[in-house]
Amino acid sequence: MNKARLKRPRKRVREFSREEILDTARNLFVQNGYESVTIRKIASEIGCASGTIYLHFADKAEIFESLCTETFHKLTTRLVAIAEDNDDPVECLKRGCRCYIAFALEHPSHYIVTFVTPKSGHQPAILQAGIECFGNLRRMVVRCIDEGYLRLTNVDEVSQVIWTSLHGLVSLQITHSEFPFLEQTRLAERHIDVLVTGIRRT
Amino acid sequence: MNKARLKRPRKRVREFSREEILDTARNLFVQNGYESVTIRKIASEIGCASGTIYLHFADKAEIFESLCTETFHKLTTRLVAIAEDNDDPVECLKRGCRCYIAFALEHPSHYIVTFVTPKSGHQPAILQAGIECFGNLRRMVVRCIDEGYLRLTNVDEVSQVIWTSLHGLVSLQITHSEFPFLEQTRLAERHIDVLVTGIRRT
Amino acid sequence: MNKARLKRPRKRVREFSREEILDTARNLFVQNGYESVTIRKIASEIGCASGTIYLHFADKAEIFESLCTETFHKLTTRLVAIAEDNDDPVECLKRGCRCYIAFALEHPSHYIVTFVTPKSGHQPAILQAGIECFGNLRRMVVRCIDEGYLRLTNVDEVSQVIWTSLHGLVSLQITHSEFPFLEQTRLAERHIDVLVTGIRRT
Amino acid sequence: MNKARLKRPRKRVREFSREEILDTARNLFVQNGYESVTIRKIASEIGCASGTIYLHFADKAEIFESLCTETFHKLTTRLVAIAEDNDDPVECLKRGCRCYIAFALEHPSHYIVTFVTPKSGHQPAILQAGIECFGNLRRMVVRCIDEGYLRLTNVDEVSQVIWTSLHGLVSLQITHSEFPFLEQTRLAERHIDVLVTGIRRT
DNA sequence: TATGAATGAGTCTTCATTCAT
DNA sequence: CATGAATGAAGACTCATTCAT
Repeated sequence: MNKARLKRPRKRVREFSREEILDTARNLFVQNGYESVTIRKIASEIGCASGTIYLHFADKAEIFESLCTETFHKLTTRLVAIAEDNDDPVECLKRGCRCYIAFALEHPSHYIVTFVTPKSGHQPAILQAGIECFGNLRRMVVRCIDEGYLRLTNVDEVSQVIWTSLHGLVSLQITHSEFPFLEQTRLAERHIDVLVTGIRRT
Repeated sequence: MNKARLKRPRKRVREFSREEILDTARNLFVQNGYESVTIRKIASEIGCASGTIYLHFADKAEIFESLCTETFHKLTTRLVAIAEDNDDPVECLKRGCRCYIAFALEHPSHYIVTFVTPKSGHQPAILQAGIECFGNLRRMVVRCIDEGYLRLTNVDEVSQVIWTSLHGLVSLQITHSEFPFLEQTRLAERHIDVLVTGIRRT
Repeated sequence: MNKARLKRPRKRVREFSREEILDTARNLFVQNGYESVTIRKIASEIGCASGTIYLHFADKAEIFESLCTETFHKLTTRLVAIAEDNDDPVECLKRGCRCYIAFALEHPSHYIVTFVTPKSGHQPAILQAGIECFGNLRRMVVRCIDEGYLRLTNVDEVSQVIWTSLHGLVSLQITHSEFPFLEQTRLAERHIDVLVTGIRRT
Repeated sequence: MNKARLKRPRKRVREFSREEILDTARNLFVQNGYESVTIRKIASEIGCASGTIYLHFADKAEIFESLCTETFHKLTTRLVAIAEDNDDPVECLKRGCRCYIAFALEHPSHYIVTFVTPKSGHQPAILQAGIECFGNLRRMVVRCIDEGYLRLTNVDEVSQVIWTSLHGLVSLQITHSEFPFLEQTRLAERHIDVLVTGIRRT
């Protein structure tokens, strides 16, 4: 009654898609971290009103979660193809590692948002997607163990060592490009070589 | 006239030192992360007024940066001690790795801010501290190679593989604690075991 | 060029009438109160777009005011019917009281807005409707006095006592439903009983 | 880190007391209703920053609740004195009614905020205070019934009829001062007369 | 006439920082 | 040097209203 909104003028800019918001948000999360990114920053970066964001996402967390699941799915797709191949198990695992590294370095923003950006309280859905993705690496390890190629026989030990190790390699290369890293392919191959040598039966 | 206001007496409790503030802030940052710690929480934890903090530090960032530099200095000190020990070089390297891991997991916020958080806004002093710390790991590798313990002979290859690998281990554990990681010590020991086995001469 | 956007086809569902909107809005206002009802809720309840509402009403206030006038018109109609009935005058007055109470409790939001809510912003039409409604109660009192049924003979005294009393009953029940009031019909009947006994000739 | 607040200039106005906020808030609630009053309006009315309000109250609801309990306590104090008097029970009840009316008309803002302003979901504390206050009226009725003065014997029926009736009288006089009410004392006395006559044994 | 995405002021609330005492 | 009330920008989110289609 006493709160009739002023009729203010509108300058409708254009339409904004979910994809556009995700792309912008991803970059901001990578550059500033989850906490420091605000809905307003995303909106002003895109050039829309902050309310517009809420037409596409329920809240800030949902944006982040969309980015994560999207990334996991992409990576999972690639890893599944390798995990299901009937190649030599150890070769398969090596290819899985290369694939993981390549994916991260080809999609640095996706990777950083999903695996590096700290955000307390991940949703179960994301955790699930992550575990599924990790599960493909794990399956490769299972085959190696089952077929007797490894000196280590605990699947989780081996797969967690490999995953965390690969993660360290790519995340530092992405976030600390100022560091004098060796040439990328050479470092990656050596990294995989050390890991595989470290787990393999001699 | 009608609003003669009691001038409340401000009771000075006692003096508060820079160190005291840092001690309290360190714990809070470790437990809650940078964004979640507020000046008021620090102040109330200490038992002083929030204004008091500003008598010792220009702002919140300065407190945090002090902690980072200080903490990395400690890590460097620890690594130096290990690096200069005349123990068996490989054993020395293992101890270096354990030390790195332990340090990171004991100071997760500091670790994350220094190595993971986007560089924007970092004081050069902090970056320098990080590099210096890598340098100590590298020295340990040098000794291993010099004394012929490794199958690999390129210092940078080996030290970058080790550093990135350790980084992956600790950073994932810190930022993705929701993931079902194996018990921490066991995973760390296996990680080091794999790395050392992977680089060592057989 | 690179952003050729699909022009989404807007599918016109059907036509929506002013009446249809009022019907839906009435229920929502009754159930939730003025402030809690949003244009979007009305629209989604009807199944139209929120913009559609504005083709029929200038704003939210206009919808509500339409409902108030409309509803008070109904009350007046009901009271007029009772006032013009040739029943026993005291019985007539009782029926008028019951009608007033029933109306208020069936349209709590409208009642509250018209009689309780601060007048700021009220359309004169609504105030007028309220007064007209009081007038009908007064006419019933007039008949009681004229035909000698009451111990009191001042029309305004009696009608103001009755009106304010009834108002108190219904407004408290509406705004303070958390209070442990007796069962509504019983309390209403007793209320009317006390009033009538209090004014009637013994 | 990247979110250091701008150091902006401050113009400290003065100190603001809890009382001052309550007084301002009470007026605003009376004029605009609970929902339409915002923390910002209160603050700007007082001349302080909106954050200042939060130094004294946890939120808007707490302000409202403070106003209510304050009023109930004042009224309770007065009613207790009368309820404990050993006067003739019916006379006592009449004095209780006069007291209630007088209180409301002497403190219209207090009364309106507490009894009229609609706010969904009253806190138990308020309900309790209200019941205690109502309880004093009720005690007066109990005495009348116990000593055989009334034709009605259900305590709650009688006391709820009286309370709601008195409430109607005062709330309409306060909120609808434009209505041509009879002279206040005369109307009040007649109101009480009708009620007491209506409940009394003949 | 209907659509529904976009707008942007407005809401509550938090919190780094200042400053009179 | 300490206090702590006050500041006010900023955050997430809501919603009445507009307008291109």
